[in-house]
Amino acid sequence: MYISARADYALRAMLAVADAAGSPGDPAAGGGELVKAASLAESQDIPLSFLQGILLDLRRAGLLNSHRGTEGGYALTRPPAEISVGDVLRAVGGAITSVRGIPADRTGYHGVATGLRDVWLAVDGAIALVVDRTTLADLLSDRATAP
Amino acid sequence: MYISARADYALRAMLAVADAAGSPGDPAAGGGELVKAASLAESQDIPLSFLQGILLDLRRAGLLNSHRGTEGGYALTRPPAEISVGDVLRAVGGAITSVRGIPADRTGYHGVATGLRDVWLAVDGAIALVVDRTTLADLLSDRATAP
DNA sequence: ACTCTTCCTACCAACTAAATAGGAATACTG
DNA sequence: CAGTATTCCTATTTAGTTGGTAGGAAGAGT
Repeated sequence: MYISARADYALRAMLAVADAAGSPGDPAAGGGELVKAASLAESQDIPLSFLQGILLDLRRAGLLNSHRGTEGGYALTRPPAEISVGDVLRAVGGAITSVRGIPADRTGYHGVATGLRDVWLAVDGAIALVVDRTTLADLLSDRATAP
Repeated sequence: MYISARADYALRAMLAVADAAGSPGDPAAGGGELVKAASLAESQDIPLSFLQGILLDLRRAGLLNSHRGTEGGYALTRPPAEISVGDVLRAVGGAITSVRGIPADRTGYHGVATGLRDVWLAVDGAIALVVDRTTLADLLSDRATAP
């Protein structure tokens, strides 16, 4: 599995939003506490203008709300416990398992290689099990217990 | 998980070698029945000169024996049941899970993103479970039962 | 009006993957 | 001992992706 810089940054940004919004105000999160892109970029060492494109993807995927203007910023659309790592990966990346750029379920093999497709589908399923089961809340609490 | 053309071709070539060597002569395989690169390239539609580089990798990884000359060719060093998909992937690819080119176990996160490393390690383990459990023999017999 | 911030588009540079070409080394054949 | 078929290896070209930058247009508050 290859995690691109885009996917890596997206996850770190989402975690930073969840953390910033959750710790001071209400722990249920939901839509308060707007976090500015600039502060996310600084706290996780992400180039600001690159990050803005990523935040846009996350918003279009329905994971973030945004607000412009002087007191603008970003907030999660759902509580961290209801956003999985897989949700974020799919928002920025597309398919999780791909063979030469083709999604695993669209591959076409012939002859002795016919069985390969099932291997990729099994891999895809195994990855999905991990990333869909792990939520942002899980990752934040891991940090609390083992700093 | 991204499967490169190199990895895809390597697997198809290995399957073709296993099949060509196993079907006519002894089903135990092992080292007889040399298969020429040209016939592998044709049966699986792989550019010949590109394939030759891949076969070289597989030989260096100890998965293939090669023989030069008029009656030369390639053969598996072990029976198909003892070669896993993971063996082949690692022979051509290096690490299975990587974050921006860095192997999963060498990633360094800080702050709220600390927990991400464990996610990638879990993914890596899940993938390994699938690809190390599936052997070339499994893939060939799948084909026999579902053509 | 003025300022701040998100939004959006276009672009550049570096890298990697994919494929090609051409030449050595090696082994069998007559 | 030539001659030929084949593996072996390296260098180069080509195309696509990725990571990153720049510059503004649109909206929101003061």
